[in-house]
Amino acid sequence: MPATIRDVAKYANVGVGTVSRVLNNNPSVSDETRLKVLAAIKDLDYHPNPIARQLSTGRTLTIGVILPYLTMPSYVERLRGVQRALAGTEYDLILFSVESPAQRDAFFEDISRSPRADGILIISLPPEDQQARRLANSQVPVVLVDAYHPELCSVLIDDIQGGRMITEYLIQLGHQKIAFLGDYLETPFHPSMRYRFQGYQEALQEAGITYSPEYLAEGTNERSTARRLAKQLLSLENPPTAIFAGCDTQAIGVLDAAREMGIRVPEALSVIGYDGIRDAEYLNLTTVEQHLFDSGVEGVQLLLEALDQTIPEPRKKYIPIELVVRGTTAPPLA
Amino acid sequence: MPATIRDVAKYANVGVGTVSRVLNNNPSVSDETRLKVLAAIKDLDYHPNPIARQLSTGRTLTIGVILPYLTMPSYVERLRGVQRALAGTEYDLILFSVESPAQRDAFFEDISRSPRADGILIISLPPEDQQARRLANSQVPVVLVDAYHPELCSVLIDDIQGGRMITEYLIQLGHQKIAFLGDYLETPFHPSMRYRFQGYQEALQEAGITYSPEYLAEGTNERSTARRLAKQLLSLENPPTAIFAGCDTQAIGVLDAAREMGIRVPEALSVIGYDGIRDAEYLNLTTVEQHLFDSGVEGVQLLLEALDQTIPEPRKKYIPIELVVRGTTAPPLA
DNA sequence: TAATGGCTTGGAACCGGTTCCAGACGTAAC
DNA sequence: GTTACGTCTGGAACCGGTTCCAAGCCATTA
Repeated sequence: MPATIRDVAKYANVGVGTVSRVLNNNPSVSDETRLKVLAAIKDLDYHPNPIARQLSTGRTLTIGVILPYLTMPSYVERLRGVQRALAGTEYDLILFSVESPAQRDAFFEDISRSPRADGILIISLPPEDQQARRLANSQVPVVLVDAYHPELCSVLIDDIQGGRMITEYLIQLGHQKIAFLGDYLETPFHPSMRYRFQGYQEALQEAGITYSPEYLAEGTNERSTARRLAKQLLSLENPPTAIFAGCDTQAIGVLDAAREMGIRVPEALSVIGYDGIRDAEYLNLTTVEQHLFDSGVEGVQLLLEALDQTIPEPRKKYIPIELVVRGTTAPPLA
Repeated sequence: MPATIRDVAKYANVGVGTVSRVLNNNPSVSDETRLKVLAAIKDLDYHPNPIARQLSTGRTLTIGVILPYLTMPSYVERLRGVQRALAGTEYDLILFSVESPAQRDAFFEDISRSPRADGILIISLPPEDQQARRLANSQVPVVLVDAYHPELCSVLIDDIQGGRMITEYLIQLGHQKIAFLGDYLETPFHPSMRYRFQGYQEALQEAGITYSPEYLAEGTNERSTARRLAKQLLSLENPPTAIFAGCDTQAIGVLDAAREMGIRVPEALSVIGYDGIRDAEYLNLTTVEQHLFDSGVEGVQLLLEALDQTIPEPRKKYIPIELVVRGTTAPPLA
């Protein structure tokens, strides 16, 4: 049976308050007493029980992170940022991974009422209005990363602008036949794909290019699915000269398709991704870098600030995105 | 201020014990009383404080997972398995990510004495003898995944056999000049690379092939490093006809090097990886599949069993490995 | 000498649950 | 009518910390 603070107090012939003061570096303990207590702690191999401390202080020294199931490299990358930012602090990280909308809702419910964590970081899971309100009114501060709600702090990425940026760049290169290959746009989870698509459409419209529905390919976020969809796009009677892939993983699938079909990239087909995962660099893929790691770091920072304040106001922080031109884009063949 | 169990008791005109019994589905509560209590709980929007419950029951309903920094896809894949296996249980997952040997030691120290979690899962971080003893003697059950110590439960992978398997297969194809490209063998962290290398050496020896030190390339676990090292190997006066890469990421770097040097795979160079990460399938990479996801699942299962028993005995469970022959290996050119 | 105030200290009360013991009540058996 | 027993209930004690109040002690000051 591990020693308790009372055992230590008895052993050192002091009161429990004194032991507690020594543990918490309270200066109003005489050196003599402090040494006696420290010796007792050592003799008894005493280690304070964090649960008991949590109960009496009301702090859990834990940050809850809720994120979609760890399949996509981009989630992992954001999580790494969170992890790193938390490493220097006194907080531990408790991970809630969401595999379905129902589970997400359940977590949002639970979290907002049970003080399991001092703060909550929600990654890539935008809450609905009612949930957001609950979260905002709950005791624990909440920060969204890669998600937005007016009532909550968020670290966000302007996906509409990203979509425009890519499309404008392709148009500027001279492309007119630009396809969009992404996740299903109507997903209960995350609207970022919709935003990217919206940016794509806006840029087309501004350039006076008519949007053609046959240039839209939707599918699951997998390399193999993207490959299949890309083959369909490239087999059209009037195939696109550029494909805007909704994420880098899908762009890699597009590259697979092009290779298998003997279509040269970038000469005969420009391919552009979105995210800036590590593989993009190796594959020399043109992409929009959205600083995934940094978004995790910033999220933690916002949360730590919110933890300091008594009344956290809903702050927004944009992570800049940037177009990284590499080897998979070029002007179309004349 | 959230309602407490005493508020509920007062509101429902019952004792706190009764409320607690209702919360825990204790059958010895009359239906009438139960309904009264449930109504009070609803009226006050009461939710039990998990910390307080933890303190009085002694259970945290939390599993701690310690793993190296989330850079390698293989760690993430194991973590996903853990995550999934825990999803159906009442346990939450608290994540400790280790970035240095010193930090690893600190975690091992802390964990073995503070009851922060009901059980600990250690991934890919073999403890030293003294640490293992501490862990074994601590109150919390510990399971190692992808690591071994005689005194602890472990889910392990026979890396020596994996190394042999690969090498024997290459020899059987007719290769004699087989290089090994892996992490630094002398690492304070994880010996799996050493074991794979050992299997490689044993297989060579048994086939009567002299091991040549110039066919050993060590470097950090990064695709770009592997590419550089592979170029060096392939620029040797007498270059290898096959490269055994210590992990799939490194194998991908080898493929990069071959492509850049215009060396055809598998005709002029066989490349084989190790791990079975997802990309291996897409890249059509021959590899040793070690069922990373499953190892996480099995680890959790072992831990849950250990949590049930009062005296957990150190059990071992091997995850089978299997050679997956794909398109990057072939007999050498005559 | 008494009053004042600073420095230490002991320990009760508290955080919010669970558990267990004692007792109230009702019914059946003698 | 009393005993016995089962069912249900209240609440004190407990888990192991922190916090705060009261008080002891000593030196300084009036």
